[in-house]
Amino acid sequence: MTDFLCDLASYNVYSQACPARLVLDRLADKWSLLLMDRLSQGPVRFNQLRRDVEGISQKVLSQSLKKLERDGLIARRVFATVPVTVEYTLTELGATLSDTVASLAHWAERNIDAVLASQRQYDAHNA
Amino acid sequence: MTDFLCDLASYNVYSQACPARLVLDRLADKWSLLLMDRLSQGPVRFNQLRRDVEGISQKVLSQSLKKLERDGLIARRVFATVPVTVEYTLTELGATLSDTVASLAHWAERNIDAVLASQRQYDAHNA
DNA sequence: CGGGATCCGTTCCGATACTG
DNA sequence: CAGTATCGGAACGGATCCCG
Repeated sequence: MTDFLCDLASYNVYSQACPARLVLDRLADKWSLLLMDRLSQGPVRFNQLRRDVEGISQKVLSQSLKKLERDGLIARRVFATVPVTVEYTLTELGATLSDTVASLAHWAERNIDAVLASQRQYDAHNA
Repeated sequence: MTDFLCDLASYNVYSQACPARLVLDRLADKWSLLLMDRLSQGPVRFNQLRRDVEGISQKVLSQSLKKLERDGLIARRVFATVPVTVEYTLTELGATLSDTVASLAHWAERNIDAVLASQRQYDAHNA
């Protein structure tokens, strides 16, 4: 068995200093993967993104986009229209990630039934 | 462009009712993916897991394992030794997920430098 | 060893109001 | 349109104590 998360000689497996964990910690929040997937379909503007990704608030969307931009995964472009237009797109780096995100989403689609069934069984057993 | 997250006819893209989002919301936390990856290397006991995955507290580890078990991704086996021994393993379902988790981790390893560089540039620009 | 129960600070997040 | 600022409640998470 190989260790996928941190095979570098200078780091302990799953140690907090492991660089891979830094990235995972960033991506593993409620919205990042969802936003990445939405942007993988093409450029989107702020309010459109807000409408598309149901349940995200304006504040959290703004914060999340800023983090993803800081990580170099998405790009923010401002057009000097009136009123101003802002467009978000995946960067090249972000595009390389979106394939993996998509496969995670695919897994979720394929196995949602099994997961829900397991939850029901678990809840029934632990009445 | 296809929509990977929720292509079912009866659900809106990225809607809160989309089953894929239910799964993603569950996996997208600080520890689940990390625990899944660690367990993909073989059975582990509670305290070993706690030591391996640096930074997780006993309480959060316990809660996280319970959720993953409820979702049918991991199995918990108790051995009537003294003191008691508890072993966690991936289920078959969980094993099918670990490949995707691993590819996400691989991406993180490959691109950590690019991400960190982007962060530095972003921070420098927004002094 | 493998947790559960409790207390408590911090952080998150939604709602609201305001701005260029 | 695309945000920022502020406030208050809720949820998270760590530390500690306890138990079979």
